[in-house]
Amino acid sequence: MRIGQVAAQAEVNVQTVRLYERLGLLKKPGRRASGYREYPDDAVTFIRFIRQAKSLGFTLNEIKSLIDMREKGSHTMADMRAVAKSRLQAIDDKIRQLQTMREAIHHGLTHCGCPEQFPACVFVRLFEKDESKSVS
Amino acid sequence: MRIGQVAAQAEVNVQTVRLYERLGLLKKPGRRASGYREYPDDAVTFIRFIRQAKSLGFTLNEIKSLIDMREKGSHTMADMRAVAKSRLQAIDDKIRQLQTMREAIHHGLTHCGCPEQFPACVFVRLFEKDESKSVS
DNA sequence: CTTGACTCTATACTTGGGTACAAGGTCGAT
DNA sequence: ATCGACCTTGTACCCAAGTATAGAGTCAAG
Repeated sequence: MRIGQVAAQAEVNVQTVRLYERLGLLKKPGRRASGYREYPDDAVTFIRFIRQAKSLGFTLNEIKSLIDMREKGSHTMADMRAVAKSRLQAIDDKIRQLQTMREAIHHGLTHCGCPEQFPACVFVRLFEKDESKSVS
Repeated sequence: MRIGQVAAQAEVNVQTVRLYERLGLLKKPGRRASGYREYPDDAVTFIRFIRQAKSLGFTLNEIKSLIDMREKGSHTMADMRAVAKSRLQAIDDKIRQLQTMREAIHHGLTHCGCPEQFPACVFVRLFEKDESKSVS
């Protein structure tokens, strides 16, 4: 398969395939006499794996780690588990952070004790010094 | 106050202050004869507001919108409320997305039905084609 | 009047993950 | 043999939100 077909079947851009190769996510394919890359069929599966992992929030670097571990073949399971766990941890942290933000904004929009004229008071009040132009 | 003092008190980098000015978040301060920027005291409060809003997940563009609305003085409340609501919506969407990722990874790490040897099977199984090198 | 800390502008670099050319070479169907 | 569709490399650009550096000017204390 040539790169265009691989890209089409994996539903990514041709440039993206070459990018992944440069980043070491895809191993370098064979070349025809003309210089064209020639891919085995499973290249599509491989790229799909990358996209899948990305959709789970893994960065390309993390994905490369997973792939490299697998290539090495040894200490695979504990390490892959560790990568997955640390990603899980990062996701949990991010969720907590977003929930905190959510609360603050929600509070600002609804229960902040300001009269109805101050629906966005959480933000407005931060301009304390300049009451003359205040939204009141 | 000169820029260094403002930056120190607002706990940001000097470059950041200049960046915010260029982006229209801070109005241009007066200049001394030498060309040095000369800030009023409330510049610190203003920058703190920007950092605060950023910590709530607003982008600098959104913050600029809030500031611009406020400058204009009219249609302020409904618009600020709208900005806050859309940010809230974006945060909620992001939380939901992360929770979906979390579930998928958590499932892969714990209940996927694979024996203990496949703790990261969610990822490993995506390499279906290449069983010879599999972690089994 | 020199020294060191500060400031000025302009430009480039960073991270992450791509996307978009440009200028050339190749494939295959007609 | 020619045409369009494909491929090659290299480079540059995009987003956000800064950070870094260079080269020059300024301020204030000793």
